[in-house]
Amino acid sequence: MSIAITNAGDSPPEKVRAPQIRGRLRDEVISLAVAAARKGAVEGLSMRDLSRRLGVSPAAIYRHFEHRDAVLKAVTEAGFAEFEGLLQNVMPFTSEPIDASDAVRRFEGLVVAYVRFARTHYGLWRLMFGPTGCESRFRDPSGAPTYMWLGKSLAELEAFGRISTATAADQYFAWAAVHGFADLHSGPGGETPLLDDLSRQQARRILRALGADADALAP
Amino acid sequence: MSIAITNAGDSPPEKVRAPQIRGRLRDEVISLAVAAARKGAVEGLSMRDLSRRLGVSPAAIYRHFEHRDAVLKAVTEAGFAEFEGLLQNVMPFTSEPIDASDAVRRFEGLVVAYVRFARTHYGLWRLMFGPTGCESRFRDPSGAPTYMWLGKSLAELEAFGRISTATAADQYFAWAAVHGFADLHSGPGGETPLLDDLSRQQARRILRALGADADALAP
DNA sequence: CAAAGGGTGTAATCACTGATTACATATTTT
DNA sequence: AAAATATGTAATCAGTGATTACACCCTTTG
Repeated sequence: MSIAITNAGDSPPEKVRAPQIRGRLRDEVISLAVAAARKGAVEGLSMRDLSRRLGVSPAAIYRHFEHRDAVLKAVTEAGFAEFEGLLQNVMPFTSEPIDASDAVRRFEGLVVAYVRFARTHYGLWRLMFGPTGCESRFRDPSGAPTYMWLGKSLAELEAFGRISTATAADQYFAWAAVHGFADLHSGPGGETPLLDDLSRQQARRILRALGADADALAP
Repeated sequence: MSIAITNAGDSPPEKVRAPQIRGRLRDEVISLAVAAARKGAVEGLSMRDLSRRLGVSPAAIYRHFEHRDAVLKAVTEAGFAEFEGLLQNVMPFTSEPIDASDAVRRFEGLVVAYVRFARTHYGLWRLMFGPTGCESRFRDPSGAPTYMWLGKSLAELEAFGRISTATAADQYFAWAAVHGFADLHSGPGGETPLLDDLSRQQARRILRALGADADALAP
């Protein structure tokens, strides 16, 4: 004779759920979604898959996000935060460049970082610069970290006399040239050896378009 | 008294189906899918929606396409064919450029056409240059019409002495700069007035990077 | 401390999608 | 004319985004 106690060592392994904490699941969802977007395309990222991997019911996520697009938006923001951190690492706004060639190296570093990011965090990057990601692209490109950092770098280079022009249009030209290079090398199957070197070459050609002396750019 | 003949003027308007012709539905599917991709993103393009609009059962399409990706692949190819036609219109391979400034205009025309295409056929363009579209991007960029036409144009410009270098790397640089500019202006919400003028400016900056004299480029 | 209240998670359900199967019809080939 | 193949259908499957009514937990308040 056994008194039936509900769920007393029965079939399901008595999943021990973590205590309810405000925003806990929300953070977990974003973290997991970002990790997924890092690896591959975000198209196949499903709410149900997220819920399964987090050991939670499908509807639970909807307590923290209105719809799937809201998750993607959060992922996009996380991606931009990370991206900005990378660029800031190349150009910390506290330190001034030591000399002209240092300024050139910083510019090259920005390009290398941009391309690397697009290359290794494809889904994330695509989300960030997709139609809904950085929605104010041309109308307010200042929203994009790259645009801002490229502007700083170009201003430095102009101050050092390495380039002859650094208008907003020039800045946008540089951004487009970097962005396109990154896009063409992004995604799976773009394993190019010496990609960093190619990125630096792209950077030097950009500077040439802005009046840099070809000889002065050679390392 | 009326003898019940199956479907004699009854509820459904007695849909008159076109006769079975080999590949007819296939062409209709591609045509409709291309039209859809022209307007907006292709993510929301569903097989069932296609079948409904074509007045056909969902399974019918699977007689002509193995899966959804096969439809997208066909759409991609159609997009490339159309794109190549546009570029060829700018640079018909029969006619030689008249003079140096004509060669410059042709280069500008290529850039304008590229950006316009990305701008007005967003879903299609995205499919073409997405991860699965032009899959051999860097490894064999010759597959991309732009790359080829840009190469021709740069060779012309070098022959006329307007630029000083036109190596494969220069060609790739130009492609990246055009592509990135197009990408930043693509999609909904990029309604920029005078976009063609901006495209031409981008083109001139690209030529400057390849050694063109700044003064000689001014119209 | 106990009750109220809102934040958090669940089960059930809906409409939709991509894809497959067995079957029926039309067209072409033999 | 008969066989073979191409084309289309109905029924069905598993998977998805989203909503609803309900149960629970934690915090705040009286």
